[in-house]
Amino acid sequence: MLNGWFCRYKILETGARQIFSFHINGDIPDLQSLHLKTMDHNLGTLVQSTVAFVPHDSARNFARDFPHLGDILWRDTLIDAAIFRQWMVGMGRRDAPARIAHLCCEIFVKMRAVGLAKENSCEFPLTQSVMGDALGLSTVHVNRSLMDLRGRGLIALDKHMLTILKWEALQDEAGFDPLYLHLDRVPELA
Amino acid sequence: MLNGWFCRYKILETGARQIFSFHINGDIPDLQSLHLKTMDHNLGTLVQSTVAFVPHDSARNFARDFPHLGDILWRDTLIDAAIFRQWMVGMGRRDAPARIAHLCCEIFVKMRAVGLAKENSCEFPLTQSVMGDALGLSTVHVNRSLMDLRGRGLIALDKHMLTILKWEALQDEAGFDPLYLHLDRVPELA
DNA sequence: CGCCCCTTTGATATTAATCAAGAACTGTGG
DNA sequence: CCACAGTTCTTGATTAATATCAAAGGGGCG
Repeated sequence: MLNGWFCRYKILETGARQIFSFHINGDIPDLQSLHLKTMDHNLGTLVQSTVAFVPHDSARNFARDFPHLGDILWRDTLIDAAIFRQWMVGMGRRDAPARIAHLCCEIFVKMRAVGLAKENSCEFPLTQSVMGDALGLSTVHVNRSLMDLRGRGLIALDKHMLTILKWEALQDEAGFDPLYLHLDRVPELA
Repeated sequence: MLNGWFCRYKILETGARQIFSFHINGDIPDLQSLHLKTMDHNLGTLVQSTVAFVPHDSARNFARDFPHLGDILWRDTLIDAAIFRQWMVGMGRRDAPARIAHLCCEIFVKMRAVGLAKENSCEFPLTQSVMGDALGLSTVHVNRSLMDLRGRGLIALDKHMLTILKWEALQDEAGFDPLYLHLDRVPELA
């Protein structure tokens, strides 16, 4: 991905959608298909985006000719899996406000890590219905929980711009620990 | 893993546990630590088990000296991730009986694939509290939903032996499609 | 200007959690 | 072989979280 926002998702028999991850500049969301013959989910864009395609053969040869770089690609897919696990923790064991807070923390830290956040805010193009499908909540409940977080002054979210107002409190609410993102250095925030 | 049952899990601040996966004979549950410096979750046994350890250096050298085999290891971690995604679908978008049914389907198919199922039944050493922690449900609710599945004659579960009574109906209940397991051939069941 | 999507709000229904307690197992030591 | 201690399973009653249904405002865009 050169630029934009992607998500991975699956549509159920019932028509319900489950979103698994969001992807931003520099991510390689389709890496897993390198060694899996059949795609078991879909990729879609949230906003107009720019992508580059790498043929599987080239990527495989590349990974073999430069094993160290191949390992980095492998590592990238392992981090994806670590993020899935963290999302499972949210859906399995946290209530709605905490899940939303966690998503805000995660996206903000990722955006900051690639230099796409200024100060305490970053772009956040997810609609409430998209958030619901990612967190296992109904749109209405996302709205109410979001109101709650706003009401308590933890975040501001307006015109698809997220602003972190109380970083410590937000992390506490979310139970957020950036370890699972396996960043080399976690960006500091005042 | 040579023999036994493992699970991967994380304990939250609150003391709640989230289980991410179960592992049986032949699985390599710790493969992800090959390229991730810090372990972001735990591994534990469900029953007495036998394991073999492979030093990371050996595994890394092995993967480089035999790239085809290295790719198979990589692929294994990608299938793990696919299973995580499927569990996310369950926790995000399916009700309790469907989640339990799905877990039964998954475990049965995996057991069958490695020759550990006879006819329509296999070992199933999960307590109801373990199932709850894996599916994001309380123990009591697992019990009631399990009763429901039993009452409808879909499964039998006794003395930690699972028996599939109505395979078609169970899959329907679960919304189960084995594609995500990426098995070369899905074992047939009458 | 008008339409469509998104957000917000209220009312109600459903699912699942929690609390509590008794019954059925399992393994242990005598 | 039995008593008992600790789990695990089951059940009932109650509460809390979340979904669903319905409808009214906003905002951006052609």
